[in-house]
Amino acid sequence: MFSNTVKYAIKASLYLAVNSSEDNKLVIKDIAAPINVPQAYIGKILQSLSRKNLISSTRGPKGGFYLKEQQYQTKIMDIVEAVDGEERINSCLLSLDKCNSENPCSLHHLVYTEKNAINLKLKQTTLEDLKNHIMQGKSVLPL
Amino acid sequence: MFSNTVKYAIKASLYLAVNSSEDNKLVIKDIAAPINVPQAYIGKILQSLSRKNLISSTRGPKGGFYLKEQQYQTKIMDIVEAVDGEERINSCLLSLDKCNSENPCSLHHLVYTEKNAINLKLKQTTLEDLKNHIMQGKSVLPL
DNA sequence: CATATTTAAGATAAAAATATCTTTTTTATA
DNA sequence: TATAAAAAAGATATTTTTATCTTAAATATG
Repeated sequence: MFSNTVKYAIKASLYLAVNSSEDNKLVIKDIAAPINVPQAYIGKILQSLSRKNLISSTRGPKGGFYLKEQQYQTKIMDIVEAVDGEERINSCLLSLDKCNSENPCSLHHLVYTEKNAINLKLKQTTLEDLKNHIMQGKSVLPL
Repeated sequence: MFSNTVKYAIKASLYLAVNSSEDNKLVIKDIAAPINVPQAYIGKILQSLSRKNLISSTRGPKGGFYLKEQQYQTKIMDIVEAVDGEERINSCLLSLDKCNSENPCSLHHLVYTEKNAINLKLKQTTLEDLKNHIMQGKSVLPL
């Protein structure tokens, strides 16, 4: 469903949501280690999220990655689309070019209700929501 | 969600369900063209499905691929697991090693109901079911 | 039984995804 | 203002997935 890269991106963003702040920025290696993702690779991914303003970064001493207030409102789907592109998540199960309710592929009816439900949640759920969920002990930060 | 390979496998199996029979076997190129999949590649995939008894084949003149009666009862999930393996379809959204209701990853609660619903349908739906659906004009054979 | 047809199997190639390495730029602070 | 710390950018490498090519084995039929 998600590429490895997007999984890393979500883990890292969530890790920032829980552990960083404007005056407690995190350097790459302190993000990579706890979420168990190769350092150089997550660096690239964070760079690209930062360029798209989904997270923030500053260079130099005391620099690092962090979230600004407004970025806690980033939706999970924003991250997915920024990394994997819109096509991937919206493509039909069999990758039919034009699969929709009028011209449904053979698996369309098996999944479309659930797929829409999941997509809606990904569009509504923010990093803050997930952070709160974690703080309440209802889920664990992924390793 | 599915690898390209499994998409091809499902398309080809469905094509066989709709168009072949024990005395109307289809040769590789007559399967590859209509479902729009590279001939040599779908050949390999069909070989492997045949080894696992999900479809049938015979060599030589008048040979080809086809389904036996019982093979119309193949579940879509059987094909998925035969090609992609059980792990891939059952892995959690973030690929946490041990993600379950007791130790849920941060996205677990967003998707588990829907994911279970989809998985159940994939386990219950047979090639015959999908063939009937197509014959009734309710969905189209994927290209 | 020879031949043509067809899948099976094995080897190789190409493309995409994942990962790393090196150099450059920015910036805080001593 | 020199230095060290840190991300940014660019280049390269590795691995996995997807795809092709070649040879071998099986089988129907003249």
